[in-house]
Amino acid sequence: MPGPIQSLSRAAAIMRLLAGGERRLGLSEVATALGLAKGTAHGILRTLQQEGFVEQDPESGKYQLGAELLRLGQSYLDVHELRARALVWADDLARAAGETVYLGVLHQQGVLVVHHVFRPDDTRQVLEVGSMQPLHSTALGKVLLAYDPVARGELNEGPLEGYTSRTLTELGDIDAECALIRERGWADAIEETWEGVASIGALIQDRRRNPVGAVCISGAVERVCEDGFVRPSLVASVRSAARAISRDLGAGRF
Amino acid sequence: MPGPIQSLSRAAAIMRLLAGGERRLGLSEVATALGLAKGTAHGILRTLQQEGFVEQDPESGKYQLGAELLRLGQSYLDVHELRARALVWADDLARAAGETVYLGVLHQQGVLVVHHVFRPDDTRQVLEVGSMQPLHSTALGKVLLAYDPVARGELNEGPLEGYTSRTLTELGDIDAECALIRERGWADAIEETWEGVASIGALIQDRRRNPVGAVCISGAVERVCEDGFVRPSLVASVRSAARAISRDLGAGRF
DNA sequence: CCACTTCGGTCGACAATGTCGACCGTCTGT
DNA sequence: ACAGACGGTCGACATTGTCGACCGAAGTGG
Repeated sequence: MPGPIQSLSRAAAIMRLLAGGERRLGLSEVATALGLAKGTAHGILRTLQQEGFVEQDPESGKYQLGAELLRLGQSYLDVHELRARALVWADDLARAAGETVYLGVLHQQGVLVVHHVFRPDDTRQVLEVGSMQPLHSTALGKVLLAYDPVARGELNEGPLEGYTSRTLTELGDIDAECALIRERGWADAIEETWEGVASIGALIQDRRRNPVGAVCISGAVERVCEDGFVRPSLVASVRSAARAISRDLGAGRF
Repeated sequence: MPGPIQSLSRAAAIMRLLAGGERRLGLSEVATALGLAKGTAHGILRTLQQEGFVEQDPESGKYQLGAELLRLGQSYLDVHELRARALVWADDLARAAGETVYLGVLHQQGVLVVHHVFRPDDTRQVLEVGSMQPLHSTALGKVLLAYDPVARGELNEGPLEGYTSRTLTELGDIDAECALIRERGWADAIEETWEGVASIGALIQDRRRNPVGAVCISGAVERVCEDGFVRPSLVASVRSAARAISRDLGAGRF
């Protein structure tokens, strides 16, 4: 049966639709957005609701995502092997570098943040675990682009968004940058996504040298950079953390 | 069509199964655990994998939850109205009380933590957003039990687990406690789930006075309690935060 | 205050759809 | 080298989800 199960694919599309639009959606909106008959959409929504993946506002009748997704998302993190092994190294890196640390994996056309260590001694920050970062303008993303053919393939899907004046939006530029990244073994992104923010990232690979994710530090450009370049000492810290995590992953099995 | 969609329910069951077992599960394990034919289970797993809800370890062939769940779970939090309005109040409460703050909603047979503010000036803590707490032995849970008939109904489903010597495991005791909670307007739980931990919770309701969630503070029993009872000043802080959030929710709509 | 529209939801007929169990190649451990 | 278990595929069958018409309620504009 080499075909996806129709009702499941449709249910997934509905959930993604609900996740995308910021506000709640009505039954008819869902049905027309996906080109389904109302009855069909209702059947799927009813089941999703019953399972806790979708909730319905009892008075407006509109639908939104449900709590079970949060619970399952947490379970995903609990089982995540890369994340589990990286926890302590990420902590160390944050302390040594004095900056925010992110751990990300390739997911669809972006990098999914699976771990986030706050910058030590900093004021209030919001946890970004579960959020996505663009591939072509962040240290995490560029590392994956350079080493993971799948990630590079995702880039052909659509035009590249420019976030700041320093964002690379031409595929040729990106490929050149990737070659450089592979050569020196690390990536940086200086104000390519957010003004004032610079980041340095390095690859994490499993024992078979497959790319499985990336670590990066991220912080104010004034602290991370010096004379327009990222500080070599921070690069060394990130690379050593990435190596440590990779080694840990390799040892973990058998 | 008042019946759930079979394939969807089964897919949900598979995801819950994967979330429950700590380790990855093989196709046959999944199939037998749910009483499905291997072919059927495979079809569902294949679709879930394609949609990103499930991932497969390429060399062992075992399945685990997928990254898309984390992303959707995050989207759930983004849309969550109660959480959005409570963010700032929870922060204030944590600062005023000097303790950890949790915000929870009823989900299945427990309380789902939708927000978590670390105790100020404390050392490393793990974020518990997305995790579940029992209904009958935590301040969050007991508040919901006292005010939400649905929560109370869930209690009839199975026997109550005893975590410490102070856990209430008899339905009669629980109901008496709930009456007390309703009378005085707040709940506490002193070493009923974890030794050494005490918590104080209060109800959050929407503008129509429906219970929608609960806030609590939680901390070392030595700090939260005095002479065997929770400190009245902390109770006042929690209740005032709960009122503030409820008011905020009420104002939001119209 | 009443048509008129649009909403969420239900119903029943139809056939497309997912399900089942046998089967295949591979790997593992004996 | 064998036996068993693994993940995965295939095709027939009928169960199952789908569709479009229909319903009452709520909202809207005249």
